[in-house]
Amino acid sequence: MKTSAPTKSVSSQTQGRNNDQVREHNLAAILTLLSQNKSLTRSALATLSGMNRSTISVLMTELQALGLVSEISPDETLQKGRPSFVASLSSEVAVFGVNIESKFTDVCLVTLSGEIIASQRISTPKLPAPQQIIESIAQTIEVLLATQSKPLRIGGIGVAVPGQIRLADGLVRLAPHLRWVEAPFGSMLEEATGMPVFVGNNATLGATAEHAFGAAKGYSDIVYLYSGTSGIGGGVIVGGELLRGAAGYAGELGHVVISDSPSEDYSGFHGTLESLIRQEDMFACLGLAADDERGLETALAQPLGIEAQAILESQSRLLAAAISSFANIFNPQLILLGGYLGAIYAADQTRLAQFAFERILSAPGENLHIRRAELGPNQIIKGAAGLAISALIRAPKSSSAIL
Amino acid sequence: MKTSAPTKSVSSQTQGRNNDQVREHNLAAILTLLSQNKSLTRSALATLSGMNRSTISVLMTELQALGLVSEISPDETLQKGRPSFVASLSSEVAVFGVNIESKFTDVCLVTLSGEIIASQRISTPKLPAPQQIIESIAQTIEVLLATQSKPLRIGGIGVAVPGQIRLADGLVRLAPHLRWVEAPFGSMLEEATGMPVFVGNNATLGATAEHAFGAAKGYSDIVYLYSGTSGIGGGVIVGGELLRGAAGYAGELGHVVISDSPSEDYSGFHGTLESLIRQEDMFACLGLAADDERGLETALAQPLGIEAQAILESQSRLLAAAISSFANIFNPQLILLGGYLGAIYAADQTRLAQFAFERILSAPGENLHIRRAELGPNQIIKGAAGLAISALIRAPKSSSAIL
DNA sequence: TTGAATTTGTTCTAGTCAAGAACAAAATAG
DNA sequence: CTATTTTGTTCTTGACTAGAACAAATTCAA
Repeated sequence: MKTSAPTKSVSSQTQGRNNDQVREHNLAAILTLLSQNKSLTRSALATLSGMNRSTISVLMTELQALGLVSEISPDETLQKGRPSFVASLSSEVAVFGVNIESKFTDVCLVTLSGEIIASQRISTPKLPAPQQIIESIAQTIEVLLATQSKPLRIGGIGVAVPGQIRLADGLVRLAPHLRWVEAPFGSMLEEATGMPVFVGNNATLGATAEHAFGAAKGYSDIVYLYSGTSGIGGGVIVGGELLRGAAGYAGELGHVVISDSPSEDYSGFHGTLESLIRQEDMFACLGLAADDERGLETALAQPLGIEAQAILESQSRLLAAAISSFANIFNPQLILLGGYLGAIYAADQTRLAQFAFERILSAPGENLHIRRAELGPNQIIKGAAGLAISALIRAPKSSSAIL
Repeated sequence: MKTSAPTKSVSSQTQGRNNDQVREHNLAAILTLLSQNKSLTRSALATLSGMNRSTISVLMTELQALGLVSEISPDETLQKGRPSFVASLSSEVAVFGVNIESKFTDVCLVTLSGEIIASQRISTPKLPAPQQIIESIAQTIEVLLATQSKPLRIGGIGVAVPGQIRLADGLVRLAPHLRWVEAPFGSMLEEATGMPVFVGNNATLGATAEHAFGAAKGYSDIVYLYSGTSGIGGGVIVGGELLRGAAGYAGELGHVVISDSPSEDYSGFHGTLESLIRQEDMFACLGLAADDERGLETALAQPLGIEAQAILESQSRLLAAAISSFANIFNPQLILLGGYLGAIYAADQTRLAQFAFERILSAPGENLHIRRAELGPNQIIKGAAGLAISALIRAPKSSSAIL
């Protein structure tokens, strides 16, 4: 255990606020509403935000001047009275989303609404070194930008890395599957591209993606659990915000102890969720390649053999134990299951829910829903892009898009 | 599982903000600084809050008019230059803290700084019914107010209940040790006393108490674990705010699954932390009464018998498993152990830390500290009072103290 | 003891912000 | 074509914070 004095953090609770921050907050409120709703009339924005018509007018003028919002006259009017302008996030601003895995790296160009408008995959047959993959990413970004028909302004780059990331500066502390240790990835990519870079853990970004664009849209408290080839991770949304913890390492939900079993996870810890639910067991039992997700879906949709049934039931019980714990800890509205855990849910929904609710207290259990994540393969990259998008949305005046 | 649509919550992220809220926020910032620091000069307030001297001047005038702050001229001046006024929270405003247990209920008068200035215990040989204990509390409040030498203005009543509490309205959903079910305690006490009432879970309030007044003062991310005669509970502070969850039931940290064991906790769940660390085992082994905390301290300070050693080691291992999980989930700066768990820590600190850090990832573990809670027996009641205090501090204009 | 330097409180002004009123614009309904 | 309804725009008002200028209260040095 450490002996030095713990680091205290001063909250913004004690910081003074002035008119500038009011304006910034109100601009962000409009942008947040637009990102949640695709397009809204001015009068709807006024109603939803609680602000006056005249204030909305001023704010919209400013957002249009910043190039973040575009307005059109409505095609059809269903009400009587003067028709209200329809506003939506500008399609001329975009961000890059990057997802780094051991065998490939995806780079996508994503609009502020979360739509992928261009995409390219960098294959890495050997494990990529940070400097090497950064050069490839920078090149790919150039290519993607050059092949766009209309000029785009870029808000930044969001990157998903399978490891422990210090959010403050995008330092990759440890990424076991990439064999990266203490790689200052964020600052390196920032230097290589000149764009603001935001780095996060891949499973955590799955959670923010589902929250921003997927099954958890509009919810304030969710727990997201994900299993992929690199183990089990997750992310938690608390009061609408990602649970970050002291330095951004929170959300390692695969490394919770749920059993006395001596079996070890990829970090060498025994009895954890990740040590016990090993998706490769099921893939092997069904005779599938380790990353054949489609094959898994079709195989699980059909009647299972005895061995596969046993694995499924065992894993349902284990997953249920973790779900129970997280329900009691977080009192979420929604627990989302992604990757292989979503497949377990789809195949064994009733039993999984039954096992889970056996050990959830009545009060936190009463409005709790368990669902499968819905974003699929682009989930993580959308979450990564979301990092850059939300940075832009939260500080529209200070961080105006470059290019 | 439920079939109705999950409840979504709209965050204040999308709500417009105006000048009124700026003032309210800045007043709250000053009060928060004063509650963290007991007394501060005006110039220190300006530095810490980042606001201008002139703004501080206006704010202090308003806070004095509200009767929430008092200022004195400093006794000694160490600097050259005009001496700055020394401000502190007014001692003429107080709140009531109430802690309800099965055998007794404590009612305390607590200043805004968290000092207990008067206290009275209501004994309840039989389990108290809600209506009955409310009458006793109302009477005790009258008595405590009448016996004060100087007149006090009262900001509200904070109540700690050992059960699942809906924070929004203080509804006690279930309090097994009191045998209360769906008791609208908050609104009942509000009606009986005419004061604003805030109700919370007792273990959760232990966390907020340590955060506001105790070992976790100034930290932003902490996990608090507590064991008492009614089982194991806890509370989590995330980014300086209590983790509430969708309806306020978050923080049931005793009901996390850590083992395959069939032993059951007080809610009938098997394999949970509460089911496995039973403090009565140790009390019985040492020949102590179930609530003899002092006896436990002295007994644990001396060499233990073989059986007690075995219990201690077993419980250390189990507690360590939970600590590991919470460190990986929350990445806190501090994990605090209260009640019997604090005693385990004191008796077996080295081994406990060793067991715990075996299964904590390197990054979340590196600035993590494990400590014993320091507030002792008045912890919960201070947390309860803290509910009313923070309500007053956060909305100083709207909720001005009554009486 | 006196005056310079320093720090802080107070007052006044300037600039920004949101709300609301008044008015203009653009649709529907008859 | 006119009345009604709804929305956008403009102008005024009130509230807020920041900053400048000045006054007040201390220390330090001569």
